[in-house]
Amino acid sequence: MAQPLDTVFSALADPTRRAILAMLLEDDMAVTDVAEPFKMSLAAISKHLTVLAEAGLIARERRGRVIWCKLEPDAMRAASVWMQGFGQFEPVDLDAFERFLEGELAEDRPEAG
Amino acid sequence: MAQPLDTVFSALADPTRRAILAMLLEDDMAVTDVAEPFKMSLAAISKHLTVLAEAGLIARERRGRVIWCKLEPDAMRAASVWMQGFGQFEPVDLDAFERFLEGELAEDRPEAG
DNA sequence: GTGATATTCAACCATCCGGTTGACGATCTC
DNA sequence: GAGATCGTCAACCGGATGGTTGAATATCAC
Repeated sequence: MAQPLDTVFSALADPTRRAILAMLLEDDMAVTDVAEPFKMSLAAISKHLTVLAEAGLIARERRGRVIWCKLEPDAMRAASVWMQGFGQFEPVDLDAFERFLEGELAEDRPEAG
Repeated sequence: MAQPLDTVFSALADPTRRAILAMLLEDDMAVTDVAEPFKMSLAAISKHLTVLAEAGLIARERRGRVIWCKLEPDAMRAASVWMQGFGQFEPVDLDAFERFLEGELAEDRPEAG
């Protein structure tokens, strides 16, 4: 598992991690706040964040005792390009994307559903 | 692992499977022919094809004793839309994509490199 | 310095994943 | 029907993955 596409796609394959990315789309967050909506332990979320960081999908920056996580959407570009090579997909419908995100969040964060 | 994005992204996370998809981009192929360029056993390739089929990324059709595999690029659309929601990526550069594919194939199919 | 907060580390566990091999079922050829 | 070919199935193996808990580290507040 060395090639960049491997790590990016495999990071995206987990619904918890996709939910985290969706949360970070709205704003940078501290690790504790990222973990709050999920049922699993903080340590588990910390591991997920490590996976996302190693894929380049997020950056973590320590400020005081808080570690801030922010999205690095550029890491998705190569993967996106790869996929688009397989079909000329229509331009993105952002409304559909938002509905989609809500669905993902609802499935993955029981408090919201 | 039930949500469609899970299966699609995790199918795409393996370089062998991405190489297979790239091969199928050129033409439909029999399982044996798909397996030919790889170093691993036919059974392993058969498993990879099952993963791709369960993700909806390919379809398999038996004709005589040969099973033909063909790309189903529509299965990538939801994943592509999801990713594009994270950044307004530039329109796809197909030349770059082809170079990319060649790189992937070279890395994954030693005979070609 | 003490104590609370934020995050990771380490060890552990169950399950999944990607590969192997050998046997099997199906189909074609003769 | 006999034998070869196509592909999958089943059992197995080692290593990765996703979760847990408890201890450790680092920082803040007092």
